[in-house]
Amino acid sequence: MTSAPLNIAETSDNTAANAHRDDGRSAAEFTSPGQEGATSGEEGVRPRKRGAELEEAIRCACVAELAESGYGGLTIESVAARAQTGKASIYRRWPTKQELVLDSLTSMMSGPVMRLADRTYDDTMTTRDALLELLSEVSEFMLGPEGDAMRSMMGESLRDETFTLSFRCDFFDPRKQAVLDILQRGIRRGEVRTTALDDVVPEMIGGLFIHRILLLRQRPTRPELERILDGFIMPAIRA
Amino acid sequence: MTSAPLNIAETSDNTAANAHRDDGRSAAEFTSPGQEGATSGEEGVRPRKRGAELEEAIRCACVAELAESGYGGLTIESVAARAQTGKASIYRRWPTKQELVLDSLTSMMSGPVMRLADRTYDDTMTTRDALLELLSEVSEFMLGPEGDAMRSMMGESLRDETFTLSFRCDFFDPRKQAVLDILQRGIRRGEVRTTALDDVVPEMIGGLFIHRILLLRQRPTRPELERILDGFIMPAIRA
DNA sequence: CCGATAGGGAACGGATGCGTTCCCTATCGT
DNA sequence: ACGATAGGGAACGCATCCGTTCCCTATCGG
Repeated sequence: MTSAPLNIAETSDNTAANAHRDDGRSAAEFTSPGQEGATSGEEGVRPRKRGAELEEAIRCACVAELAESGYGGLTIESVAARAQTGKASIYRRWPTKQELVLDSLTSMMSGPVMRLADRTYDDTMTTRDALLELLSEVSEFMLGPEGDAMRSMMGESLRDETFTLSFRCDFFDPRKQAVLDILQRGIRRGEVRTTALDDVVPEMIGGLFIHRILLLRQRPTRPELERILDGFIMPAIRA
Repeated sequence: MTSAPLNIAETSDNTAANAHRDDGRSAAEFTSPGQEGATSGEEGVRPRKRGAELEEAIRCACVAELAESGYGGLTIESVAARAQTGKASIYRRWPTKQELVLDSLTSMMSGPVMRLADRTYDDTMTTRDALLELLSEVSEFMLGPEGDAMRSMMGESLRDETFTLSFRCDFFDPRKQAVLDILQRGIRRGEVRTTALDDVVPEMIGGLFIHRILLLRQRPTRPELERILDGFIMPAIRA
């Protein structure tokens, strides 16, 4: 069945095969190496990525597609096009679309999250200011394409245990712990009452952000963050 | 490159079993009217729905499918199968999948939401108890299939303006207003400080619920709701 | 400079779902 | 009871996309 591995060969030997490619841009770049500066500008040459560099470009393209088109709208072809590679190179690394998406998200989240979880604050900083800084960083992260990607995956995680787990372990839990650490520190400093060390606090703060940023897409300004902190969060946890 | 064995419920896969399950069962029901009692029980006759009754069954099936399979996984065929009707009857009423989904969600949300927005509380009720009652009702709603359906749509609403608007107008805004009304009432009663009448309060409460119920799928017990109210929300808004 | 390796592009077979159409049948009005 | 209307089931054409395969070529190591 379909053992004949030819029929591409007959169109390949001629230069016309390259001539009718989709836009002709890359054809000009590759078939006339001495001309690329004149036809498409100085930046026309696209070095072919390999190895880890290519993998990173694919993961990055995957998150970007997720942010723009959502999980349902993401196709391997669109990721390949954005990463300027071919489908084959993707399938060589990830067996399915699902694994590609999960791996891209996980590697995306491990960076910023790690930074936040291991954050320490020197003794001159009040609990309020530590929270303010944490909130600023988190909101900055969530307003970027990564935030959109996360939002796109929230619905999907309902039906996929792996996603749900990854979300909790890689995103929610570290952030929750970061808030709890600040609370604990605040208790030691006498700024926070002991009964405020409760999962509800990080969940309330996190929920506010999910609501504001992910659902309403409003960027909280720093004065507004301060207003929220001073007006509602600090009164709720103060000693 | 992850080698983790994951099994992501891709928006299409395991619905295949439902897709062509229609061979035989319904045929038995319809082609042997004298036998239905023997083959599938006394209730074997399925009266053919028409008009408004059928429309409601389709909307209901649509929300249920949304809750189970998500927007990407929902197909007109699956809705038709669940509503025990045919695709043609659906397309006779809604031109596209999007309109069906939007209409189903809207009609689903208008019921409970209306009830909450117009809610009044008699004078014996404290602000705290009014909030408690509102929170109980909302959490009950969100824990049902409607909540799952909403969660499935959150990602999609990122890319569809109509969905976003419908969510805000039909769901978030009425709930926000219900909370604001209770706050306003609490200010009149002297239980709530005037500066607490702020969008942040309903957003914080709503966010907590989104986080807890929609993302973590934890059902808050009544004692826990009271703990949250007494421990954190009331301190944040008290006069 | 040259062979080995990995990347890019394009086609494929297959599956799935949309939206349509056709035909038969149940239900309703009269 | 009987015709008109609306519902149910199944196929169709069409499009998309998955995952694979093939061939050619850029890049790298020696």
